[in-house]
Amino acid sequence: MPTPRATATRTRLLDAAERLFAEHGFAATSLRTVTEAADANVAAVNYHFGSKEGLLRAVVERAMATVNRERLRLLGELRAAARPPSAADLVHAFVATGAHLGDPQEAGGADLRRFLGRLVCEPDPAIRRLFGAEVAPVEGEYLGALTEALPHLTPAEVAYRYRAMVGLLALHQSGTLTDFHPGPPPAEPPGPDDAARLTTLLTAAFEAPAARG
Amino acid sequence: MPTPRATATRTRLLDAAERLFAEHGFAATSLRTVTEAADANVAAVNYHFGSKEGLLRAVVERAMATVNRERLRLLGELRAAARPPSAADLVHAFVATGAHLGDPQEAGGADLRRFLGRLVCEPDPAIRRLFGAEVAPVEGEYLGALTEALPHLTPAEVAYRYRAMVGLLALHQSGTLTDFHPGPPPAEPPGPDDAARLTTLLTAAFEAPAARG
DNA sequence: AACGAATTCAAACGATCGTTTAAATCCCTA
DNA sequence: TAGGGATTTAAACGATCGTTTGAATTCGTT
Repeated sequence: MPTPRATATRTRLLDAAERLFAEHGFAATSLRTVTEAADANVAAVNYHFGSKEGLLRAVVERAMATVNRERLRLLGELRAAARPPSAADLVHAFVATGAHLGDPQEAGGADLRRFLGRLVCEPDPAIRRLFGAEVAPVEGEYLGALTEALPHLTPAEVAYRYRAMVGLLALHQSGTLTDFHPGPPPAEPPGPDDAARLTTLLTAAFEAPAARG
Repeated sequence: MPTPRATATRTRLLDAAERLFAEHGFAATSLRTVTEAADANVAAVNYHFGSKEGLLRAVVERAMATVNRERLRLLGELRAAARPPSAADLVHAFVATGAHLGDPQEAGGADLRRFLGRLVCEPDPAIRRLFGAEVAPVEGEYLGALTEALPHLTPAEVAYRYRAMVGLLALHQSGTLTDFHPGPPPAEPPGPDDAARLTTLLTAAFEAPAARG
């Protein structure tokens, strides 16, 4: 049975790992950096999560649980409406969830977004497998809804554009789309809400006619 | 003066590094793995390139020189035509260069594409700085041409969508868009040329009206 | 108060990392 | 053919990595 103090340590480790993985990536973050930031012992990671990869798995599961719940909730709302959801509706629901994750309420909202954004681009097959398993359920739901909303596209075309949406949102979340040139941050703030820009762009991409084979 | 034998070693190191960086990423690839694959000594890297980062820099410069030359050449062709290039023309020139890099002629074409694709997603600020410096010149040219071709968009909007194009092409090159779920490769081959899918998608994205502020 | 499981801790393990050193080898030139 | 810079080599350096160990400590229960 986990003691209250133990779950507190677990949470501190998860928070610190989420932030540091988001900042430096998984491979480049050492366990000692994590445990130092979490004010815990190095061995605590292996005690609570078994290994470094176990820690990553726990961080991923916690993060994805949040976004999966919200995405399915929004999809349920859309489906409850009179007319079936349009591609624009679906894109907005999907993107807004990712772009506004824990917006101002939680302090670590930005960390969570950056972490998930980085996750999509991770090269390591083990990490990709981990991530793929977590997104599978909501992916199926949205793919189905999008295919119905876009009858002029083959399922393969819809799937390709869906993956493009996931990838682009990830780049948006990880800051790759805005902080393209490292160095001093851009003078002008995000402007007319980058999330809206992204939604517009992706909606147009989905509604485009199929590519000529 | 570099001896012929020395430049051969340099080339073998660059080839091996390009392939291994593409496969495992920069941080996760050890110098010993590279030198082993290149049939060279560990110290050869520091002798020829100064450091591991120096090796990366050399790989990036060699790779980007190829794509920059081709992209500027295609842009010159488009500008030599009677009418100014459309957004579709520009997107096609930009994407096709990245998607068909060293297509069948060179054996390492796939490595080069994957390497450049991974590069865009690299988190390390030092790597991003390195990459940013290499793409700057061609970026300016294409941004200017795209802004002229899309008078209904503000330069900031064009820039945002340009970065989306770069990012999406990178995901395409690194296989993130096609090998989304790790494991057995997809049964159906690339279909109607994924590069064409990407070009269609991006052209529609560029031509979309501006997002409502 | 005392037992015992849960949790934390300091310390060390073996492995691997990027880098450096100094000697050995290659190859062109005089 | 002898000399000398260019290149390669084997070996070691210090640092850091993820993980393990076994003892200390905490804390609810009897």
